[in-house]
Amino acid sequence: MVDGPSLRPPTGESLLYLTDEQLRQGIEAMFFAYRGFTADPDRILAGMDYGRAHHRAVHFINRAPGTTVNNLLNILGVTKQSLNRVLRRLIEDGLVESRVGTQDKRERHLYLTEEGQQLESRLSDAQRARMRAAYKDAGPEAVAGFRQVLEAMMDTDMRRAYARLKDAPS
Amino acid sequence: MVDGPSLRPPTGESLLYLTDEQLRQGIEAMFFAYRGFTADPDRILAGMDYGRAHHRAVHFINRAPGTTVNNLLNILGVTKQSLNRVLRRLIEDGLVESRVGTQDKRERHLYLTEEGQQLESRLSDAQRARMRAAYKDAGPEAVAGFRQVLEAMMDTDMRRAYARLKDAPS
DNA sequence: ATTGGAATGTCAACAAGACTGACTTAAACT
DNA sequence: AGTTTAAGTCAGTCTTGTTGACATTCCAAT
Repeated sequence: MVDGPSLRPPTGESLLYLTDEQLRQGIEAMFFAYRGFTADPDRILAGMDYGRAHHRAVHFINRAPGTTVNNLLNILGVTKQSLNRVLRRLIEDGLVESRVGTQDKRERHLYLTEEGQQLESRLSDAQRARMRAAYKDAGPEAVAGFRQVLEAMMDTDMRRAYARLKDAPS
Repeated sequence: MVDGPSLRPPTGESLLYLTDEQLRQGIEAMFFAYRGFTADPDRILAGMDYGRAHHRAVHFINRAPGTTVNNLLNILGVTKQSLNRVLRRLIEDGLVESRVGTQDKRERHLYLTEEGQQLESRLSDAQRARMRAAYKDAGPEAVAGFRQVLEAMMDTDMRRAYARLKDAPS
């Protein structure tokens, strides 16, 4: 038998939350929670022929109207070929409008159409409802901690992207 | 112009955390954090020819040795056909052993081989390292809140599955 | 004791959505 | 004029999800 964590109890104040067992529970919590997190939008999207990729595109275009394709690419962390397939479909279906840049004509600026905004609303209403319920359940202090840990878990680039969006004009 | 949230400030104590804007930030935090959460294992898996699905299977088989295929199915929330492909591969490669049930011969009980345990260790070491860093950064109270919100975000079935695993013998 | 249904797992085929690599077009920069 | 950058396209691959069809095993009602 090898020394287990139980044989060397946390030194000083409570470091219990850093044991492998606690970390594993956090990992599993993250896994199960993410399933819940995406469940409601997924259900809505399943009906129409869209997937999670379309949701993500629509979300961030709504969040940053006029964003360029390249910008979106960086936020979503996928290849342009992959995004292009999704975007092409959304443009064909009239949910997204792509306008040639005025200053730099190579760029395409992306906007949601009226119909695109409607879909975005349906999706984010559903997602926010679950989030609101969870927040209400857990209370403001838990929410603050939740946000803190999530932010610490991000890659540096993503933390920057997240901060930029957070401070952006609504 | 329609009344926005800014025109009706939170009543009573701070309900700031329930505004649509705050909820949206939580949603985006979840999105970016999940990317970080899976990044390290994904990098390891990319080299060998495995994907996230293999990771999940290996994780939960390690967590509950002797589990049946059906059991695993419920935890992972995919179809048995989808899981089967992943499992077949892991068995062929000698990472997982599938034993016919002694009581009910329809069931297959799943175990990690020595080699399977090694992969599991590599993956969860990487994932735990990031989790540990985030936990350390945020501190014990934040971690408690983090866990609370995640749990509240799960579907009921998943919350049950999660609780069962949490209280299971190590 | 047999049979018919339910549970468990497997095989095959297909689709979404990610990837790489090679290439085009247009505009901007130097 | 030549190079770089932004966007888009075409082709092909891989993972991972899906359905449908099927085999095996168990169990319970006849």
